[in-house]
Amino acid sequence: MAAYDFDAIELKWQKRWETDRVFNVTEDPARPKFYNVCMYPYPSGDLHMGHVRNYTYGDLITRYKMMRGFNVLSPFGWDSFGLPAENAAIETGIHPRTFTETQIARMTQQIKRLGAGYDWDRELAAHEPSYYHWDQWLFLKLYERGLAYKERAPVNWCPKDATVLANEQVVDGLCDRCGTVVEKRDLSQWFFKITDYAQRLLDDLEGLQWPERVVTMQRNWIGRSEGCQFTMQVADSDLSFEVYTTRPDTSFGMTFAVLAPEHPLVPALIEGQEVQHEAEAYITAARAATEIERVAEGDKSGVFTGRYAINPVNGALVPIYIADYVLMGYGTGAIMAVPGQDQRDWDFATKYGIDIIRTVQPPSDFEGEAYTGDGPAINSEFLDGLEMDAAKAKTIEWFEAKGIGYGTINFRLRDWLISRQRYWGCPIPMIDCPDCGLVPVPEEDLPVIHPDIDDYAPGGRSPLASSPEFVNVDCPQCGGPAQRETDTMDTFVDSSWYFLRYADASNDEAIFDPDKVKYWMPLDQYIGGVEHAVLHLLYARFITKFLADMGMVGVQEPFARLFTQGMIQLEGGKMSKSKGNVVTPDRFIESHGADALRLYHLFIGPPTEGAIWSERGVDGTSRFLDRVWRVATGEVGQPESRPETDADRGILALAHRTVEKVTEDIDRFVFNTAVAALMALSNALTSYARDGARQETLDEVLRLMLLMLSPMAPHFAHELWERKGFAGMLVYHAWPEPDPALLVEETVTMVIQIDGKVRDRLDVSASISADEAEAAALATEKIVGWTDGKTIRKVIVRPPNLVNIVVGE
RNA sequence: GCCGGGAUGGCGGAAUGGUAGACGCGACGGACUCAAAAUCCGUUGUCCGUAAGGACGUGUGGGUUCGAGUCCCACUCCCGGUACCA
Repeated sequence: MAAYDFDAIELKWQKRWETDRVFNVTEDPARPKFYNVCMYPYPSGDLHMGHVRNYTYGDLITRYKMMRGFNVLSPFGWDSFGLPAENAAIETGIHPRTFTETQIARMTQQIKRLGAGYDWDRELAAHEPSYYHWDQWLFLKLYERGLAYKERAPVNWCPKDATVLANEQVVDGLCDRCGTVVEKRDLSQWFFKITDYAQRLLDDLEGLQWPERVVTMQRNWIGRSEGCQFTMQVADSDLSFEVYTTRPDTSFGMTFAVLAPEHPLVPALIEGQEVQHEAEAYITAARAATEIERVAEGDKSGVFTGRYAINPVNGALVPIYIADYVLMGYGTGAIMAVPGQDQRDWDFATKYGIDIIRTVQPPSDFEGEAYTGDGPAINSEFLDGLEMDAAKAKTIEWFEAKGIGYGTINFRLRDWLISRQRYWGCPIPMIDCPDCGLVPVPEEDLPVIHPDIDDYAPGGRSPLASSPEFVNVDCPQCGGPAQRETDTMDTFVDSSWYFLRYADASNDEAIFDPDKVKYWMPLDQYIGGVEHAVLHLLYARFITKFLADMGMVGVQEPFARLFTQGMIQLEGGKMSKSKGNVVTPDRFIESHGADALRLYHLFIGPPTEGAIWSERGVDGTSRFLDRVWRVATGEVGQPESRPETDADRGILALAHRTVEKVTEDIDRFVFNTAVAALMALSNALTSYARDGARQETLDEVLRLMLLMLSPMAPHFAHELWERKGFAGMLVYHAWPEPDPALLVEETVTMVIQIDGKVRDRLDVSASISADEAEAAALATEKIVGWTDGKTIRKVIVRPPNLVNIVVGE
């Protein structure tokens, strides 16, 4: 049993904060604002420990920044469209809306029981018409500006279930429901033209206070490369194709060319060739594979088309292959292959017995296969002797002079495919008219309400297609019979702007009031899982830039400071509902209370790193709170009023050093060591109280302790604050400042090493000089013993911490 | 495969290139108790040694340095992402 009735105390303060509207805020130009958001969750039904970790960090920041004098906005919402609700509906027949709203109700209760402070007036949920109305509006704006377009693209298709599958539903190339081999089917689908923003998305990464690893991942994902595109003529025909290469300098080393299996030229190329059947079978197989399988090393495969292309730099004939390690989605879908300088090409050439010509001289100690580094060009006629960059430039010049190629910039980033052949998502507000073509739904007709249907399973067409009342409409342009778009939007569309809606969440006239958004944006802190490092964060940046271009948002970047937390693991696997290893917070709140649970989350390890959930961990933080409680409620020792002694000054100095340490740790987002420092203070305080505390000192140390605990274990801290009779409600109190005079340490332990090994220690004055330190170190009994009869070659002195005596041989 | 990250006692973890293992869990010993729980006190990296003390020790192999968990090179394994999980 805990030393205090956490259940009663926690409920009491949760109610108090709610009635006092402590976390409900409005724009206030007089105060500095702080906009703090945790990534909104998918309502999966139960809070898991990853959520608790997230909201514990978020709430710590909210409360800490409030104590620092900021007008803090901390809202909450739900990413409530998505696949799981639809799957549940297919399995159980429960409507996805009912299912989702039940889950939301359940999770809301759990979140409130954690005691995290949110402005619930701004709560939003993506599946509500009041929200997805503006998804549709956003789509129309993108369409108006030519940033939404329709094009054919493949989807995963299970022929047995006659349904479209998400990548997640394809396991080892098989349908995860029935085990049938999954195929690809081409469907006409909507894309957002994020590639128009590629350069800006890359450039604006500079200057963000983001973890370096996330910036690197985004930079690599956008994948800007400078290279050269040129035309390759197919021998004995008038066919030709374009290739893109980042290494035009290696053109003389081209010994084959490769087309992606989906390349439009392929059918014409293999038509009538001996290999036609083999090639067609290969193409079918390649289309069935996932991209990851296709580009994986080790089993590169392809087929020779029987045709040759002409290498424009030297007129050599090179065989044309079809191989699935070349992707249609990148560059031109065709490459010149230079096995001497590219490992993938090397692997392929080795497997198929193709010539390898080195065109860059590797260093003499090079032992690898393909050499991708810099060096003088060889076997390359007019390039010979040039270093890589010069050779690149000269080749591009040569291509441009001949009019067969040009220098160009390429991005790895592809346009964002937003069409989903699913029920539980936002309807795309477009109408297909046989006379007028694609016609947008007029803004005044929004929202296009999501219809109720009976069969949620995506069959040969999108589920929404099964509702004739939904599909059949009058064309807004000509009034004739027309049909609605039946695909829904990727849920990443919902999550790419929700943080803007929080600023004006109940606006039913517009997506938001730009003035309110301009007050709150950008987010001063965004906290979420590291698994969102690329997709969500990139899409949100894109949409923010788009709305900024419309003049509706005042910033180019939505998330000024980002924190990505590591994932909580449970014996070797990520916690997720699908893996059935979710640990909910409920039983820990029942047995130890929300504060002890929150504190354990802060203590479990560095926030950036993953952590393994330990069943007993909460015991430790719970015992810590108990100890503080006992001291604060006078159960330890008999404090009295008396003159100040060294012991009193000692504990007070420790408290101030702890304030300094905890403040630093919070500012650099490292909470485990902050909690450890508070535990150390509590241990010292307990001994101090037992050995006879001075009342005034004890109260002051406790006061500082409660202030520091306030953002971490808020109910506990508030209750003791009130019981001790300290003034006001703790949440409104200012964060403590350490007294510099109390931070100075007078003596330190100096380490004495011989050849880098610790041989003795000495307590010295913190202001000891180098000469004094050296003399003192050489004079200790142990050191005299170690150095006796040896030559001292050198002494490294770093006063007051260390002396290293180099003896050697 | 590619991109990003990680590896330190029995366990979670701490450590501006300068005392490896803070803080906590667990375990062991003790106090209190009829007993147990709770609480409190102590011990706790490994090996040798009665002790004093010593040797070894941060995934593996090299390197830089007076000094490396920390920096560099090459690996191994684990985790996240890989564009329709969110």
